[in-house]
Amino acid sequence: MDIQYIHTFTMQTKEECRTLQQKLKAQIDLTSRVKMTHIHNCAGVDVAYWEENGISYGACSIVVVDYQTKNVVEKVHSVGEVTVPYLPGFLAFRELPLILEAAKKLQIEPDVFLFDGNGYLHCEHMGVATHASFFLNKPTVGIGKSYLKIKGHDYVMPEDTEGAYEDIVIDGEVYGRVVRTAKGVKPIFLSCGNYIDLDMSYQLMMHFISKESKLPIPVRLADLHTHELRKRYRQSTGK
DNA sequence: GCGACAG
DNA sequence: ATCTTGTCGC
Repeated sequence: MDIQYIHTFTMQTKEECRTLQQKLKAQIDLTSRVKMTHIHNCAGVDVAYWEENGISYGACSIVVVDYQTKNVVEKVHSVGEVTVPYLPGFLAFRELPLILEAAKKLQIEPDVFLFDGNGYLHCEHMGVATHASFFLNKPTVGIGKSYLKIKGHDYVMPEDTEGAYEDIVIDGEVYGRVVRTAKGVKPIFLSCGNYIDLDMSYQLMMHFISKESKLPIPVRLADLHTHELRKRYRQSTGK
């Protein structure tokens, strides 16, 4: 894939990061750029971390899954040192270098990217899924496993049935949706990344829910893949 | 000083 | 995110 990126890698201070977030935030467009019937495949993105000799490393996996058959049609990854620390609200700056490095290796151009992490559901509407869309230039969806509190607002717990959900509305604006993807498990936090609306994001996400996990298949597979990669690289990277 | 904190 | 065994429950 042709990836256009710039500033994300040169951000050093929190102020510079905030400035970039504001600039990109102004360009968010939650209108769907793709029709539901034109979606042929979907990519899942995840990153895993580990430490060796005091140095942090990360492995990113992108797994592309066919929409109809749910078979894996492509799988790429990237591995390397991670120098950016994790700061709540700035996850994108830590994960994007590896994510974009992996995305460049894709032969297929996925119709949509599903991220392990939030998108529009973020204090500045700039979670990793939204941030990434500006460089991938593709629709993205955010899927978080836990809630990052915004302006002190809590979410309403959806009822315990598959597919039940509650929208997360703050100051009259819909930030995202808490979804119970399976009965008897904790809900996930869905939100638009960019170039796609929340209802289509929900349809897409639920389409990829199977009995194996509360996470949609593409994200689940990327999650498993990063764990394999870590097992494979952690010993060999050291001396 | 204390609590909160996507991954 | 990651460090980690067994164990309670459907």
